[in-house]
Amino acid sequence: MRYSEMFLPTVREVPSDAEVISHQLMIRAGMIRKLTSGIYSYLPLGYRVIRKLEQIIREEMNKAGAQEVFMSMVQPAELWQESGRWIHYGKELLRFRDRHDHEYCLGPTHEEVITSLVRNDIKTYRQLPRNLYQIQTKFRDEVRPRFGVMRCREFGMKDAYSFDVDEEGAEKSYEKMFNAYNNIFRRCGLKFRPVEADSGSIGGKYSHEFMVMADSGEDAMAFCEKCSYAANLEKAEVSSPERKETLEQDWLPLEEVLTPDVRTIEEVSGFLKVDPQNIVKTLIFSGDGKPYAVLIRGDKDINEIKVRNYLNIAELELASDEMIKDVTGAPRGFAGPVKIKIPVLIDYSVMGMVNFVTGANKEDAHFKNVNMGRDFKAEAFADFRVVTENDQCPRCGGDIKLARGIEVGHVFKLGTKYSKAMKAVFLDKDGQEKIMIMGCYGIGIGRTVAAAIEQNNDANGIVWPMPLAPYQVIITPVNVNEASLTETAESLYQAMTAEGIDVIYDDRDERAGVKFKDADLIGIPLRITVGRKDLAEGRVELKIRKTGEVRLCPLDDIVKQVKEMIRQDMDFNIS
RNA sequence: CGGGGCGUAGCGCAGCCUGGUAGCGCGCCUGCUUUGGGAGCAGGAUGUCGAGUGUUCAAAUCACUCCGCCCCGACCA
Repeated sequence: MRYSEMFLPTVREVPSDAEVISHQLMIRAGMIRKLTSGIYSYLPLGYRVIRKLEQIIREEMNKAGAQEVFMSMVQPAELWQESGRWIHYGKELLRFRDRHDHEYCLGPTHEEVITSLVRNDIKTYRQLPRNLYQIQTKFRDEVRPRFGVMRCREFGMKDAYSFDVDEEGAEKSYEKMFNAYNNIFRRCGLKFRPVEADSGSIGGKYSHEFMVMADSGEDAMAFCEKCSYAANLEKAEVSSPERKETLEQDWLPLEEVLTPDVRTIEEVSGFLKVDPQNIVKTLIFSGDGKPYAVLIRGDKDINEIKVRNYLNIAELELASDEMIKDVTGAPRGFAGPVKIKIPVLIDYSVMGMVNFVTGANKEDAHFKNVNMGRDFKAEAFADFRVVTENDQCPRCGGDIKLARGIEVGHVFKLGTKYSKAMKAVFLDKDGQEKIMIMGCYGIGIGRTVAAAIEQNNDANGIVWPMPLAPYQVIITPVNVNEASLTETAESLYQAMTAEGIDVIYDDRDERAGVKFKDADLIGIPLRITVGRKDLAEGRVELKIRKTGEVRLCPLDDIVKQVKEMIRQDMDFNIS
């Protein structure tokens, strides 16, 4: 492609509304433009990267035995009513009516559609297993779109769905996708890791998220330094402690103390001169409308997802002031487990604590020397805590470390959640009707591209890994008004194009500096500079974007060399 | 949904408080010079000042309403 003919509007200034580096660079490099909040247009350069990624995904999915389909983005309400998600999905599901007043939604995902497709045409175990995937635009009406293409409302996604006759088969399907995902992200040249994850509202038994390591990532994860354990912070387990009993002779008499307007752990700690480790925090939650108290050591944080999962309820939120007043008889800040009449869940961190401080369920009062067993019953002990750095690994006891990442892929074991609700059944060998076992597997396309930029950039712009690079080579004649330079550049361009290399020929009448800056910004891995001095000696300059390394190459060898370098960089990630 | 901020040329912003000629930088167009890391000089084009209503002789500026966008929080595959 000739640069002079391209629609490639690069921008020198950093756009004011772009927070993260990938967003800034995608706009500056002329990859994307915002249409409206959370909705973007991809320009030619951006779309080429998307296509490169999609190609890698297609290759690996096909290799894993999946088949590509293409399903509508517009979906009828009936299907969602059948699965039950018309009610449960919430406001992220964009709903609308057509001229006949029929209800529809824009698909945020396609479990309903694929299940309806499969149940109509798969009737016997002979037609199973199957794995179908598509690359489609999804729409989720995000509360707050942000970070450019990383968290937007309309986005490209590869979603695959597997259907199996039994658990064992489903396990295999899952495994295949897990491996395919590893291949995909490795081929993209990304530093990533699969982590155990909570399966959220899509449902299902367990799942892995594929996280691209990035400090700007929205997700936090915990991983073990010693073994391979890695989990989303939402899911990361705390190893259950040895059962510890406290000794009755250590218990001091319960004492009520006046604590006027002292509410938070810091305030209590400061006022009573007690370490947060000797205070027990009591949080009142509303779970599907009913109150629960959760106890945790003062210096720790509660992981609401663990509480929700433990109670097996749909919604959990901190209780309102009214509910707190109602169940504790006191305003917010003075709740405690003593004589409270609602279920009390206790985090492991409280185990073994003696003579601790809690709220007194009375305005401006706390208890000192509270002891479990005497002052309240110890029931429902479990892990309700957010993992912290240097906790012990639940698998091997090693040190837990925290890191941030961008979730680019997610593999789920769905089980029969949708097949059951929507009656996706088949006849087995014995003529018995059985429910299909499903799995679903997503990859965020735009997000993966953004993640790649987060990991591969420098002060001058993007540094594309070869497999994702929109173009592999850019040829830059230093001055297009010198015929010898343009003739050489032109013939190199022709030769490389003929060799199947993705190449930009920067034939613009611009100063060399401008072209260099643009080439760096848009991140082309290899740059060939055709200048007068080197050309006089029959050579051109080859600059490697990633390392900054510059080589002088004889003209008659450059195409071969470039081809070899590309081959190596396309291959280096494949094991 | 709660809190905060912004909306003026393609982009980034000033002007608004204290009402009266709409400005700066970058970009864009023309010409000359320049030509290995975002050139110099000269000339030029470009605005329903987010929309509406009101106050006023007069509104980018004051008031009210609406819309859009961004940030923090809550929420979340």
